[in-house]
Amino acid sequence: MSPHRTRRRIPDATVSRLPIYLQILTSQLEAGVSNMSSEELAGLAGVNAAKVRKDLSYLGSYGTRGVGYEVQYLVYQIRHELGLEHDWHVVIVGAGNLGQALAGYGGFADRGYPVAGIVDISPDKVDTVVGGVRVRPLDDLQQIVSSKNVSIGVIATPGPAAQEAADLLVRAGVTSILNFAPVVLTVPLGVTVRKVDLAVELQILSYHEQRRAAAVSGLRAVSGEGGRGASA
Amino acid sequence: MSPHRTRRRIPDATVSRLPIYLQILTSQLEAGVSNMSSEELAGLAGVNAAKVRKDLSYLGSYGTRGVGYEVQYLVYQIRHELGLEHDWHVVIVGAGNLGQALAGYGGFADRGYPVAGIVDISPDKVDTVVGGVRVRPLDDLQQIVSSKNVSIGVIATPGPAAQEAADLLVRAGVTSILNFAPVVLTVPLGVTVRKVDLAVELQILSYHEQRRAAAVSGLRAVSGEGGRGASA
DNA sequence: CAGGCTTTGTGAAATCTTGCACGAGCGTCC
DNA sequence: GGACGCTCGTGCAAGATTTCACAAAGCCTG
Repeated sequence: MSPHRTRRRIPDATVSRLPIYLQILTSQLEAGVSNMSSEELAGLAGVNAAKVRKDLSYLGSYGTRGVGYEVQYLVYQIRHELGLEHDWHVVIVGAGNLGQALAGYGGFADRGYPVAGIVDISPDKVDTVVGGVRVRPLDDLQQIVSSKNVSIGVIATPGPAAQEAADLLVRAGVTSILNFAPVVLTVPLGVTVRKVDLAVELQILSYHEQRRAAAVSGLRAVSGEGGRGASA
Repeated sequence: MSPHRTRRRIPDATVSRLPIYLQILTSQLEAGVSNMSSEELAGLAGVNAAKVRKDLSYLGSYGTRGVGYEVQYLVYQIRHELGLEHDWHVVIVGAGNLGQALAGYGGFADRGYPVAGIVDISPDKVDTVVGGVRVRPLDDLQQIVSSKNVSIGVIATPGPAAQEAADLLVRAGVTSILNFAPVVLTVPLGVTVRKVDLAVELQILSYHEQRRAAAVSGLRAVSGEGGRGASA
């Protein structure tokens, strides 16, 4: 009935790597590369080649043995799988420091996530313009979401206001939330939340730093590295 | 010799949750809560109680059976484990939109990561002041790192400049990097990199959105949720 | 001070993820 | 058109993480 079968579920770990492959493939495509092996892609992504092949195999068998993958086609397939064939409007809640930076940051619209609106609770912020978008009152949230068919909300409020923002977003019909506030959100089943927390990232780095320091001033030799980093 | 043994290695997955527990415990402490069970903490963190207990058990046996954990002591222990007993100076590379937002964002200094300096390659940016810090030329990087004993670098440059920024940071002696640029960095062994990529996060959200859409317009019933979100 | 109630700490099972190893398929070159 | 070399796709083992389930331990009550 539909042109594409409902695919096998793709593991979370793979889903989180697909955007990285996509980014690399896209830039290679622009550089004129038309074909890549799993080995090459793996090198640029900083992962194991077998992992690349297994990841890509969840999309289907789009490689050619003895040759590799056609970059353009792979880009198309990954974009399809990630649902990037059309833009996704986002609405930003919170026009403080971070909200302004996000709105002003080209990275949203450029990458297929145009800012449908930005709202703030404070009358001081309302009607100021950031990144070419006028800040609107919180009450307009529902209207923005409905009219532009927004399904992704970005929370850029202070921590204490984040849960309320999430509730409002959910009530307005948003089903995916990107949360920059340092709090754990509670949302109904069926709503996906991802959290980006600067403090968490820094603290994870401190942990490794502290561990290195302990290792030096003490016993054990340093060997591998924890973290997620790519290494030469 | 040292007051604390070199501890058993803590699993990465646990390390990445400790900051979240810490954040919750700290806020509970401020709210006057002096004792918590794994169940309560798990509820607030949006995870399984057994996971909380196992995570905490890597720090040592700091709970009391039948009672729970003493919040204050646990906060102390987690902070100790994460190396948060002293501040960690950070240096920011790139004073564009994002770099400025980061420098202006109180969240750094407030949370024990004072900005030792911010550098930019462009003469236009140099000597402007953002977030109370004067932007300095790239050449000052080494000096900033050495004099303030900086071990954490933040890359807030455009993608194409990020690898070069990383190389400079490493050369200057930085051993942990928080990378906001949408590229995979290559660094020597012994340097930890963590990446925060807006586009990746959004694309993962799109994937789930797209999947929901496919499910509705098609066959399978929706059941659990992927993602990393907490649910009510 | 014994019994009951609660909650930790942790083996062991279940699940998810990674990496290896190798057969199978494709292009190329005699 | 057969042999060769390369690279994919994938079964399987190893490793990491999560979850279960329960004994051990602490508090409280009578």
